[in-house]
Amino acid sequence: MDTGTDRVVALVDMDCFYVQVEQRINPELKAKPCVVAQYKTWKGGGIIAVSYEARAFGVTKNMWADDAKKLCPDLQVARVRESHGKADLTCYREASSEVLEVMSRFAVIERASIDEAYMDLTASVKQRLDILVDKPIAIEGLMSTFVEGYPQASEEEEEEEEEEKVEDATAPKDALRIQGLSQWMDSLPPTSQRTNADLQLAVGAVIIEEMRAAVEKDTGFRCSAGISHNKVLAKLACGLNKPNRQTILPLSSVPQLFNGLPISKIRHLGGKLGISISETLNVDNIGELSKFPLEHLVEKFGMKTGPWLYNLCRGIEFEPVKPRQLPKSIGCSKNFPGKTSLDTKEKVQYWLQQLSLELEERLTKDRDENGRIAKLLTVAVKQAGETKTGGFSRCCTLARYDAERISTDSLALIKSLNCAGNHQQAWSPPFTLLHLSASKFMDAATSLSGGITGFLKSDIAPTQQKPFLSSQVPNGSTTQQPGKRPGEIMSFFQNASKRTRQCHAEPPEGAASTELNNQHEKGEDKKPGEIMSFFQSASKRIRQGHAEPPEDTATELNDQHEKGEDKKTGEIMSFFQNASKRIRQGHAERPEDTATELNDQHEKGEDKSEDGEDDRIDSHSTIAEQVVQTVLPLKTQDCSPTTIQTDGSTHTIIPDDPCSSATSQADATIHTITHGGPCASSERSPAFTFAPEDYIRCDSCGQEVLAWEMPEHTDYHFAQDLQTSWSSSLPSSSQVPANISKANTSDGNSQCKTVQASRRKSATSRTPAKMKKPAGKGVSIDHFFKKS
DNA sequence: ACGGTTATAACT
DNA sequence: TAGTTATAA
Repeated sequence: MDTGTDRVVALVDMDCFYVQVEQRINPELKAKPCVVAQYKTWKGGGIIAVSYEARAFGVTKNMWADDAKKLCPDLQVARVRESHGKADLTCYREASSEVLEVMSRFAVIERASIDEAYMDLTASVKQRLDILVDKPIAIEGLMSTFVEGYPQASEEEEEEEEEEKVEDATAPKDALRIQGLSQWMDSLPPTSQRTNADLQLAVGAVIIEEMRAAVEKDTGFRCSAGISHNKVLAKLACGLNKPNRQTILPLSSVPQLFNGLPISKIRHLGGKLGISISETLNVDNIGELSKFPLEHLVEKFGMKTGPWLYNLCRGIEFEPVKPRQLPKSIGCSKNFPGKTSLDTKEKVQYWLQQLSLELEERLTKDRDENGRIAKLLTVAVKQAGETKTGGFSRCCTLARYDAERISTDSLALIKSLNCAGNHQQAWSPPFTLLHLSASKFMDAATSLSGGITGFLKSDIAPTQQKPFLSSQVPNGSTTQQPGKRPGEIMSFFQNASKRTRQCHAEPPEGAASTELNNQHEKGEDKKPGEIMSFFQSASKRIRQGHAEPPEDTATELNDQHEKGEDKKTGEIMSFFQNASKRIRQGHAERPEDTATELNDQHEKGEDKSEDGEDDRIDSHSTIAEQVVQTVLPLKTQDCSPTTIQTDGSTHTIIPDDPCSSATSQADATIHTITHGGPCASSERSPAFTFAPEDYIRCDSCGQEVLAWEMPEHTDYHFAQDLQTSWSSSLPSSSQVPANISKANTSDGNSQCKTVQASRRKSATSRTPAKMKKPAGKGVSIDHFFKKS
């Protein structure tokens, strides 16, 4: 029978992690009763971590700091930092990364939470046994290790165990530890018996001792650990001797331990399932579960849980340690309890903006550090009076890392929840929770090459393009994906360049004539080399390990552009090769072509949801966007909104929004020349008319664009997106956004337009947040393309 | 008014 | 399938 003892699995848990982080920042707090609390106004703030000294006073997590002070008057209270008006856990996440980094030197790890990680030590143990040859395992290598179930009480001692134990405190505890450890080690076979389960646990424990020592040395943080054959046992073991200790749990000690261990102590059984088990089977501890036949458990708890329980109560479990150091989603949320609930649209918008700002910051950092891009945005809310778990959530494609965009998309996703109606200032029922999160990460390089493939495709068959639907989220595997072969990337550039050249070669007569076109023509012909220079500067930054650029990114780019007139593509290639290498290493997975898949989906046709309302938003994700987001973690000056005239109505234009009906100069160009075209408003009188077959729908913004203008149009998306990636938008100062979307309507298919409209408006109040811009004339992307 | 997050199984 | 909800930590 498979008892799953072939693996060595450890769970490492940082001791009161947040407290340790605060103590490292402020050493005054060390060795004192100390808690970390967030917020202050309500009862002194809620406690989220408690030092062991404070626990001795009965202070616990989820207690109000004011109440804790009553139990422990000398309690030190560290506060969670706040930014964007909410608790900000950044420093704990960073500390967590430090720790995981160290742990990864010893084995593959699975990040279980901010302060916990599982490790599969099986391979490391085998390796160590090779080194160990025939030498015995030294007890000195296990100085903080307990062995659960040891020392084993002898027959005679069993009666008196009560009296003996209660006597002293700490000193004898270690004596007992050593006694148990020695006893167990004496029973181990020689290290030549490499496959012995307990021997492997012992070696695993030695490795974990070393690992924990390294963590403390390199980060200053202490932790506890459990070492056993599976995740459940490791987790259980970890909790047996905290803090700053580790515990081996041999399978042979499981029956004793489980006999009398409440079901709720087992991972996954701490909640309703655990209760339902004890009620259904009328049992109290896990050990008792072993009395039930498999069939019975399956009947009661299903095909998945039944067998799991059957094995589990025998100490057997097979859940693998998933190799994953990074979180699979990045999110932020804030509660608005009781009277603080959000009861006006302005409050909702304001807080969505705050959350969006944090999300953008974190996503951008994540992209820079981890080379991946989230593709799905989820917004969740809870309304006053709702049950604990009850909530509402909707999602859409996360097209760009842009706080403003995230914010407006989020609002669009939830605005149907406002019973007061969209035009009212009131919001009811009020929200008691807002949550934003980004997930479905795609590897940056894959995203890039996938986009390129799509780009190529559109190169060949530019018609037939349908707007990118929000529901069509790229289906990346949950982890990273391998990069494309450089050859493909190369061919992309060759094709793209060729096409760019061609298009600029002969624009049809009379097709372009506006101010915007003029302006465009003023600039030199865009050569592929110029686009390349963007990639070069970007790739350089990436190779350098870039953070934020100092500031004068624009200048830098210009310089580079000017002198790098004709750089070879070789350098660009090396960037992409680098990128794909980074991807490939460490992550093996999935071979299929995302772009193809996406295109297939396109062709499959429209939104499949047809019933009633659909809050989803068109994404308009472009290849260029993906490229930009992948390669350019840069920020630069923002652009001033521009204003153009379109048949009498004045539009304020957000320069970085290719979705707006009138956006950049490029878009404006299109706007003008497509007067009377398929996508022009019916009330406008055509200035030029072209046959319907002259138009292609822009995959990015959905507009019908004249075929020969498409390359330019695409380039402009690209350019705008570059800018978007540099400027990071949103006023952090503006208390209440002036950008209330009044444009809205209930007409079903104008969801995207509504969003656009509100975004357009909001640009008016847009102020430079992270990057100041010179007052007056904005620096448009053209700036980079032109020699001034 | 038990916060802010993250993960995963179940459900639809 | 993909998206939403429930549950757990």
